[in-house]
Amino acid sequence: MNIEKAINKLKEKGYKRTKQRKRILEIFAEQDQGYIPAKTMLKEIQKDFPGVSYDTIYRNLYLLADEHVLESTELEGEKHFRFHCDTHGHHHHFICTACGKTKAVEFCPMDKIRQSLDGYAVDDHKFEIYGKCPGCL
Amino acid sequence: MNIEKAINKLKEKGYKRTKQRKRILEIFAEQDQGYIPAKTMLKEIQKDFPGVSYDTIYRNLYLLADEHVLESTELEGEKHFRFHCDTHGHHHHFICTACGKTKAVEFCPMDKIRQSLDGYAVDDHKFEIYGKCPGCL
DNA sequence: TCTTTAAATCATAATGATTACGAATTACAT
DNA sequence: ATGTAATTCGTAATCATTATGATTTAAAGA
Repeated sequence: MNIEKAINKLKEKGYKRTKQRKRILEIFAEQDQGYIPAKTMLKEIQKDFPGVSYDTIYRNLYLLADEHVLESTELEGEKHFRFHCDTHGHHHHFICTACGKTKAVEFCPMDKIRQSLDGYAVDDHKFEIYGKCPGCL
Repeated sequence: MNIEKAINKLKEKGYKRTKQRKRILEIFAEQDQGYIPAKTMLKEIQKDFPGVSYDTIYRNLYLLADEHVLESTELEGEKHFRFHCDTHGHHHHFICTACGKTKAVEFCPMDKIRQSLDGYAVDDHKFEIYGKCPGCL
């Protein structure tokens, strides 16, 4: 996912290109596929747009997540967001708890265990690995 | 894990057997290995002890988790707790999002992917499957 | 049983993340 | 340039969780 693709996607749906929204996308691009908590996003945005409130942040983050521009997870009780990975198929992530950066893990455990859940309706699953990336070690 | 084992464990560490604490354990036992959110635990306890406050709930839940009597996870932004499973080795869970009940899944994906994380320090991982159990379908 | 004391609870307030809302502003199609 | 719906701003409300000081209680020992 990148900025131009995201903005086009929004334009198609009738959403406007605001400078705040553009800046949010830029910050995700600068973060290079890492997860960012909502609070950090607010602080970053406010360097350029001091008046921005949480309302703008969350409204945009959720909008972008609904449009599959972002994906989200919950780390230590805080929602984190990142650009949606659309270069691979379905996959999971190692997440560095120091910097938020991720590494794709292609293996999905559901392939191995689905047959053991006969009679159960599976709606979703979460597989995440937490630790320190080489750069943070 | 069961009530007597838990109470003995606490007694060894010098913790007291209070009626509120005992009731918390009973509620977990009644729940039959399902996850319970803190809020539900408060409501349940208050049927017997109307004066109980969140302080008592959280203090006890965290104490019990520290002592490995409970295990916890975060579902939809709320902390949930359950009796710690000590009948198997390391394993994961299917969690019914309707009733909180769980089914053990013996497979751990870390066995398959650890070698692909060379150079990364793995501290923790989470693998959970969400859906509806046969009883709730 | 009585006393002592640390542990635990109670009542309430503080914190922090998230959500909500009315008024004002802005993007953009016509 | 204008109209209109989308968006933002400023601020308040909500919700889960954590913290605190005063009071009560469990349990060990005399």
